[in-house]
Amino acid sequence: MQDKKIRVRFAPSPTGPLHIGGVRTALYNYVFAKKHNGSFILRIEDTDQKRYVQGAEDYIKESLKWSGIQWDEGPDIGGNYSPYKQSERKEIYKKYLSELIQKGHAYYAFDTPEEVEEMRKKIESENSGNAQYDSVSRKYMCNSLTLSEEETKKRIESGQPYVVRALVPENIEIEVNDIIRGKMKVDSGTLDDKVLMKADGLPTYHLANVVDDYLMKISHVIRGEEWLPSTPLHVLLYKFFNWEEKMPQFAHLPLLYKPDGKGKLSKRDGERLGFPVFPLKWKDPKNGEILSGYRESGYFPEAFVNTLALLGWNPGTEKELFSMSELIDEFSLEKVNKAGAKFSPEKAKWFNHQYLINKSSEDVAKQITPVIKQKGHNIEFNKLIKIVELVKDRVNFVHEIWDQMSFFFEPPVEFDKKIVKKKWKEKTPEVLNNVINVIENIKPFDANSINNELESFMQKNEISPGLLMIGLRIAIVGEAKGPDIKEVMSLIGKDEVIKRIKFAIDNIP
RNA sequence: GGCCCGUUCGUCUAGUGGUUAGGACGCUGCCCUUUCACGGCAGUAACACGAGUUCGAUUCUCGUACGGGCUACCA
Repeated sequence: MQDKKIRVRFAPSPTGPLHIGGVRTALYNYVFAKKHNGSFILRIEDTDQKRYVQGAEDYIKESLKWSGIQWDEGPDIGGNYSPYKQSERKEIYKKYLSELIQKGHAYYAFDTPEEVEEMRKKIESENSGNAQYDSVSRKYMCNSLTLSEEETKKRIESGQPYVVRALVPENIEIEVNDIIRGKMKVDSGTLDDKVLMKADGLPTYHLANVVDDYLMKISHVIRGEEWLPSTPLHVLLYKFFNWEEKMPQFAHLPLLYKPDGKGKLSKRDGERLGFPVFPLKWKDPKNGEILSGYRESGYFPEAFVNTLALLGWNPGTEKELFSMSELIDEFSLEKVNKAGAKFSPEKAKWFNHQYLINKSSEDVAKQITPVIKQKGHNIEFNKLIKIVELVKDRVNFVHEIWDQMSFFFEPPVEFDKKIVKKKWKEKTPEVLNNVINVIENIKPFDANSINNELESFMQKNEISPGLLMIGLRIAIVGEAKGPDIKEVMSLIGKDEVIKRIKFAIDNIP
């Protein structure tokens, strides 16, 4: 393994938006490849025409890009193993399929879907074995094993629809070695004769992924746990082709579960529990249904990636914040957990908060600028940076900042009743009226001078801070929130402060 | 039903044949702040169960329970 070049693939099918479990799979593939100076390949598995969804492929690519996951080979950018879309590799699969048929590892089956269904129902009702097309039932179904050679040929030539199935041996032991889970042994008798090529002439996943992984020289197959049950079949296919030496190593990732209860995280959970299940917003082209995304919800891609990275993997230290390059440095498949992880929307928010407070105020100010313009305000950028500095660590998302800073731009028109009732005393208007003169003479109008002058005013007149400072806050902010009132005053400016104080005196009963 | 995988605080997890079983999110309290947050500190809470191996098992083995995945001419 060490002397071989590391090549991994992420192979989604464009049947809809990629959900966060898929992004995590891509992420683990990516960081694993980069750690070992290998290649990360994007391959589109679009062999099911019926389920093809317009726009899904672009969505997948955009999601990966937004997450900072760039592929080295794939559709659009190409590579040495083109094409990277399975629908364009039809002929390749046909060639390998006929090899399997020739070697006697696959066979033609003419049963209609209804006939197969009937067989299943019959076995189920009789309770006479596994309700599947396997080494037992194939003996009485309509296929090239039960038909004569001439009859088979005749049917194919006459254009009768058929599928090609794997001829799974009756009872051999198949061993699967998984990097995360260790050895797994399966009796081939419990497997069914999976369809390798559908009646439409396109291969199923099982054939296509084995052929492509071989041809694309994939060294490690890192995919979700839902593939574990079909891995013995894949191993069998490598054997059939005599590719055992080149067989990739497998690593099956634990699933992402829904936050409540159990079960695979699904698209409905997001809407039901109020958190995004998808990296980007998605609008269903058929019914117009809209699914929310992390990007549109205000998450930083770094925070999103960090959240996913730690669901199922942990380096064994107490570190929780990882940049992409740190993930690349520290990731290892051996440290991936076996058990599934419930997704926690709360923790995801916390991660975003961490990234937000670690960003420079300048950076955050840039991001909030459009919102300020949209609210109809203009502000000198340096001043905005100072405001952001005061409020950014109070929120989880950039879009929550406006709520924390609106009073810098818009004077209060109403005053929070609760705090007024509690803290707006009978003497407050008089005190505030007196302090206006003091404020007028503060020079320079910065937090420090304001503090000094107000302090001496309070001392001289024996006024408690509880009266003056809270009074000022009510007048200037309108409610019991916000950063240090002296800082607020200096940023709002002397004239505006006085204006607000007068307004409050006149308007608070 | 069959096959496969899994099980440490509510959640994400660390960890070891002998530990006060560690951290983080959440929650609660205190401090800071005469505001609200942020932050700091503290508290809360876990080895699914039963056997076996062992001087000793959360750790190893088996079984049970529970959970999950797969069981398509889908991936």
